[in-house]
Amino acid sequence: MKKAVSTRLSILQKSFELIYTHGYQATSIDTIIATTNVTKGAFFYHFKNKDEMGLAVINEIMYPLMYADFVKPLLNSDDPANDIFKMMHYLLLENEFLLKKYGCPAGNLTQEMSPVNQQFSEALSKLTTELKEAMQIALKKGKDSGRIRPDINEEQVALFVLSGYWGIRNFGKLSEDNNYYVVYLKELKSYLNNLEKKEF
Amino acid sequence: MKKAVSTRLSILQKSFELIYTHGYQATSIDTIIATTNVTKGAFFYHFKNKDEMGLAVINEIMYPLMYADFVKPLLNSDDPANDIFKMMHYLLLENEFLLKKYGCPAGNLTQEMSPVNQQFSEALSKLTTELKEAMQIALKKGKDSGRIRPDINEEQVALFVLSGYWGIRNFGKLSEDNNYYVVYLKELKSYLNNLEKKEF
DNA sequence: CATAAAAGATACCGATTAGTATTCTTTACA
DNA sequence: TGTAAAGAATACTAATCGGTATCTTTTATG
Repeated sequence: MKKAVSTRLSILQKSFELIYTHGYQATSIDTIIATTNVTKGAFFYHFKNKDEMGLAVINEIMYPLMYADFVKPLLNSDDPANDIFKMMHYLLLENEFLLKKYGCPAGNLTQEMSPVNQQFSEALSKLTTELKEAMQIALKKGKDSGRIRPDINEEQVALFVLSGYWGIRNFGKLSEDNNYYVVYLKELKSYLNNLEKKEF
Repeated sequence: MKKAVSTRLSILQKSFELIYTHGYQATSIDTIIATTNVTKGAFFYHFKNKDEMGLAVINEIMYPLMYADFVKPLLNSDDPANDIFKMMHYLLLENEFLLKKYGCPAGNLTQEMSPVNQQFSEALSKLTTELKEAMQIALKKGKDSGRIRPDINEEQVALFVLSGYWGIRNFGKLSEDNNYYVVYLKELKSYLNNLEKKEF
């Protein structure tokens, strides 16, 4: 029961990378098994079809990754405006897996698959909602502690910030350099600053 | 020379709709010719391959549409904060062609094709840059007339707003109703308000 | 009207797609 | 250690893909 698990996981891991860089529909099963050295028999032993594998990528690879790297830190934040900015700065300019050229894995998959496949839509919605709610909780805590202005609406802000992130990742694809990201981050900083109480 | 032009145009028009609703790579030439009642011979008479057709869709359908509906109004705006909001409100809640489920045509195509095809990337970049610069010009005019705060950075704001739009269109795909759009627009209004001089 | 070019129709091609059927090998455990 | 089930390998299928070759029809112009 050890080898089998690692086979399954290597399929998911490699598929995640291929889907991220090439899109879901453009990633063929033949490509996956070729780049993982897994045979078709093994692939279809672990997944009854391609979509089941795609859903497993969301639930077993993308979700845990996002939870550990972003949801958890947000839930522990005492300085939301600053921590949100740091997170975005990290995602856009520092993270070495998320290449500018390829955008955001969750954003890409949402755009491609949510109109086509209801199950994908639900899985991605869960992922996204969790991140948004974590951000809302962080903002609420910031309100309670007095750092954040009491008149802001957490849900509005969370949605606004996450939308901006997905959008700028799309802009990023159009440029060779990081200039879009740098300009975006400046305005994000100004926007987030404005959420904080002046006396802070 | 009349029928031929209309054949070509009907290919482009139908392709645009199919690409918008199904994605570029998922739209096959066979599907296009089936839904347009154009034969393969006619298709390949007008376009030497699929990508040439795709580029024509961007340049001859999407670009003029965007220019007339958004660039031009922005260039004529004397009240940028208000006009940008109205434009977004129209795009998200009123326009009947842009269905929530399918996102933004330019955003979709950018996400799918810019990592894959340099020519697509350039054509889309031109489209996007033009819109962004129109917004910057409108904001600059607003600054000059005193409506807009002199300390804001037009490029930052334009990029921030357009990113938000692309992002929220992606969010929209995940929900059945318009709630995401409504929440987003509230925060956008507050953000845009903050760009205006207080005495106004 | 003749004719050449423009425009369109039809049949086909090799490659690739997701998925299946069948067989072989490894592993767990009595 | 024997055996059944888990896991993996191989060979195949029908459908679809973008594109081509070849042929027919329409249109513009002398």
